[in-house]
Amino acid sequence: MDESEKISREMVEDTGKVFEKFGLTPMQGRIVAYFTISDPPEKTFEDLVLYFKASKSSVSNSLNFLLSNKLIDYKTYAADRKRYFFITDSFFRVYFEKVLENVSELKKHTFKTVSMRSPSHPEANAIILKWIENANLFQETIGKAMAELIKDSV
Amino acid sequence: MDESEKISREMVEDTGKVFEKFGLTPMQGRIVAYFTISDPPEKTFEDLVLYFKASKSSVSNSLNFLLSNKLIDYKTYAADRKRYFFITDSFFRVYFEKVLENVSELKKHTFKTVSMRSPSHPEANAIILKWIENANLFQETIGKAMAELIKDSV
DNA sequence: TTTTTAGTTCAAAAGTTATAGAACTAATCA
DNA sequence: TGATTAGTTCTATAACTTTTGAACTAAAAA
Repeated sequence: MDESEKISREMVEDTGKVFEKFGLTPMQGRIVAYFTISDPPEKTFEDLVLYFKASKSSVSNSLNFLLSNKLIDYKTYAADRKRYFFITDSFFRVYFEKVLENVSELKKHTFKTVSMRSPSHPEANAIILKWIENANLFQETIGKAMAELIKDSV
Repeated sequence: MDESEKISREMVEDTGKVFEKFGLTPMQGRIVAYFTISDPPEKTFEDLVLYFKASKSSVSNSLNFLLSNKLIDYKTYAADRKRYFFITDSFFRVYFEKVLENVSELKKHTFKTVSMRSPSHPEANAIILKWIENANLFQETIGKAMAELIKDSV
């Protein structure tokens, strides 16, 4: 392993860890990170197993998770049984879609709790109402950003 | 345990689970959820240990995590050694601050990778550039929303 | 001064999640 | 047809996280 490979492997590990903060497992993160640096950018299942010296099941499950979340996609070439995987451009869209879902679920629960609170502690009720207000603000602004993404991609 | 307590305990569990999606542990989530429904809204360490029949260490660590992340705060009353905990209104601000931090870290790493990519696969480079564009968009829009929150809270 | 209160700290148990390994499958190839 | 390829699926294990339990501490009360 030469110096430049050592550096690129280190970058894959480092960037992979950042993806973990977005909810990916270490292996999923590593794979996505590898796709951002790999040249040529398309890699097969086998390429990944060999590059990471990881188990086939770990790579298989990671790829299927990433595929079902549209973080990666693949191409095939006639007379070649392998699938050639690559990253899509939708990482942030997919991530913020999930964030919006969570915000909306929390808002739903918060609505329910606030409706059941007695009026005897108005400061407490004001805090919960503030939460709902904030949730609305983020839903709106992120929603708008999302709409812009979709508009651009068409 | 009467029917209404059964219902409110169920709500605490359900809402607690939603907080887990925002990165809290089950006990942290339960505690925050309990604060959103509890009447009176201020609860002591002991209240929580008894209400959840949980270990003191679990409650202690959870409260300290929530305090250090400003998701809760506490009051004291003269001639009473206990601290009276309650939720703050900053849940979404704190959460989106962390999200912004993660986006900016990922952008930093992505900048580094894109600068090292060869020009031989322009489609791949375009995807990474799109990521950076998207990161910018979300940083801007969420940043604006955050500024509005801070403006309101003063 | 001793006891009680309101917690904290730390090691271990319990629970959870990620990865590995091995056996399997369905399609292709020789 | 039998062997190889490109994976998948299923258990087992390793690693990590969360919670517990028990011992501890610092301040206040008796």
